[in-house]
Amino acid sequence: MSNQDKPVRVRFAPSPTGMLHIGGARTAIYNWAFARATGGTFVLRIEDTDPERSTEENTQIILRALRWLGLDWDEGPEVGGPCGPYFQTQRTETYEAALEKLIEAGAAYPCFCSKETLDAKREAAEKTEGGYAGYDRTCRSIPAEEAAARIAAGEPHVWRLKVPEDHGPVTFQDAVYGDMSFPIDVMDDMILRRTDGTFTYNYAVVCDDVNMGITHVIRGDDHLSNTPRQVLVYEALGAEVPMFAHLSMILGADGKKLSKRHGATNVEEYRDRGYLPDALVNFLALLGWSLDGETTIIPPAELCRTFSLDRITKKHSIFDEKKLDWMNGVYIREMGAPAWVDVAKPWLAQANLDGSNVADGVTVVPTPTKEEAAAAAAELRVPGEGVDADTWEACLADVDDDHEFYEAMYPLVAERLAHLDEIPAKLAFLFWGDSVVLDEKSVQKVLLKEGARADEALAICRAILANDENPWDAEALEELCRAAGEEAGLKPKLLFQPLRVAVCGNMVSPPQFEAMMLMDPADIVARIDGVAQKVFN
RNA sequence: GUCCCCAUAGUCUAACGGUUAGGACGCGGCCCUUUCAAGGCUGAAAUACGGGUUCGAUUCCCGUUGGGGGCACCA
Repeated sequence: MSNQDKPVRVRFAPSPTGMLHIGGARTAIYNWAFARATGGTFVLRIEDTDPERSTEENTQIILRALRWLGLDWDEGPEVGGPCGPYFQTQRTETYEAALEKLIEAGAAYPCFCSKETLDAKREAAEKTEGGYAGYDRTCRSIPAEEAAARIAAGEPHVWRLKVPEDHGPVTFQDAVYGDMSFPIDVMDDMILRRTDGTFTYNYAVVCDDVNMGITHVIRGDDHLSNTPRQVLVYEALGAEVPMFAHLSMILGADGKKLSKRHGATNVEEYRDRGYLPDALVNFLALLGWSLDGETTIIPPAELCRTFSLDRITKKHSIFDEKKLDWMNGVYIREMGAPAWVDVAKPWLAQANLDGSNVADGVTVVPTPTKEEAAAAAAELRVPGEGVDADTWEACLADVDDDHEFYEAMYPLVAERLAHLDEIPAKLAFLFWGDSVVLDEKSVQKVLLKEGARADEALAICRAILANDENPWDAEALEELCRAAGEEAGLKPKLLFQPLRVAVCGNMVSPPQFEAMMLMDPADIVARIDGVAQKVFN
């Protein structure tokens, strides 16, 4: 039975050297979705063989990011499985065993060339015409007895793969690139085991993939050129070569490799900025893959039904945050109030905190310039930061205790949010009590506008809102105000905008009457009075 | 240096020899509207270039240009 007839087994194999990067996340998503779509198995393997950079903490960060994205693995850390251990550092015996096999079969040989000689040879070769063509195979011709003696004498050596002399071009199948073929003469005898006894990556991955029964290797295309080298190892091991699928790179908006200066490059930063995991998964899935070229909203569950390797693109793609924002908004609008409150809890608590900490009475604050506003939006603000733990806990608890109250905020902002961290700025006014923070520009353009009669507008609305015989109902109050305004010869805009500024502090706000339903009527009247006095007296 | 890969609007993509080159984000306009959104309608916007093959090329071949990746006792 060939690999292609066997049940699918795929793996995601991150190195725990930092955060889970956007590119890594997409690789994980494709592996996961492919496993789910085919009823296969998704294996998570940690490639922690670089002691310099690999840490336990980083492993945890990556697992946490995968969990947040909703990518569950069938075998791997924490869940175990029949092919463990799932950490490369714990698998050295398997590499040893495989190397023994290769040595026995005459497919590997010891090399006594020092790193220094090799480096010198390479440097010299690079200066000549033709350049460096790989290891010159000096040690290949050392007779077995001599080699054994030198090893026994303790001479430092590495083990190299003996590329077969009569091998034709190295070929393999790639679901994205099709049939690949590489000339054999550019393949040098790669090192399998280093002088210090550790094993090289290109050797270790193949051992692992063979021993874990991986049928499809889905990974970044930075490995495309390494693949023939690895295929040689599969062949030497007598193992079946899996199907590959190499994924093109994800670049920043300027077409350059994604890096810090592009803003967020790792998954948890998107979480912290209020993106929903489903939206991020949907978005990343579409970077290099399409369902039919038409469908853009593909929730994870749908992805797990429809994902296929044959619709992966070869071309690199650019990460367009604008589109992510749009897509996140779509998911926010579709998720419904209860789920929204749960996921938005930290930001709702922050809105409460921000609103409650406002100065007493009516204050006027300068309108931020475009640049200031953009800078503020770009800055990552972690909810609860700089607040004492007890206060913060209380704010969070308030969201749980008063879930329905917070759910009522959902229709106010659901169609106005690109990401959840915009919540505090949009909803803090609900928590002002009888105080108001007036935006300076709004005061000028609405309350103090020539001929606007804003003072009259406020008086008219105040009378209606203060009259407790009127039903406390958004639509009813709005209609009463509208009628009264009409009678006074005030167009809706001239009537309602002053009220909006007085109650919400800004000429731009969520629907004001619906918002007022979440506030204390007495506070609203107090705000109107306060503003009227501050601005008109 | 060498091997390999890529190329449809600003961006993500569809079209696997025959379409008025389709969809989505973004951008413009109109409608809706007390703000901002959301929503509806609508507009501008692409086959990198040059050669072939073919009755016919986005599609196949070659070249040019422009991008990217690998070639380590890193992963």
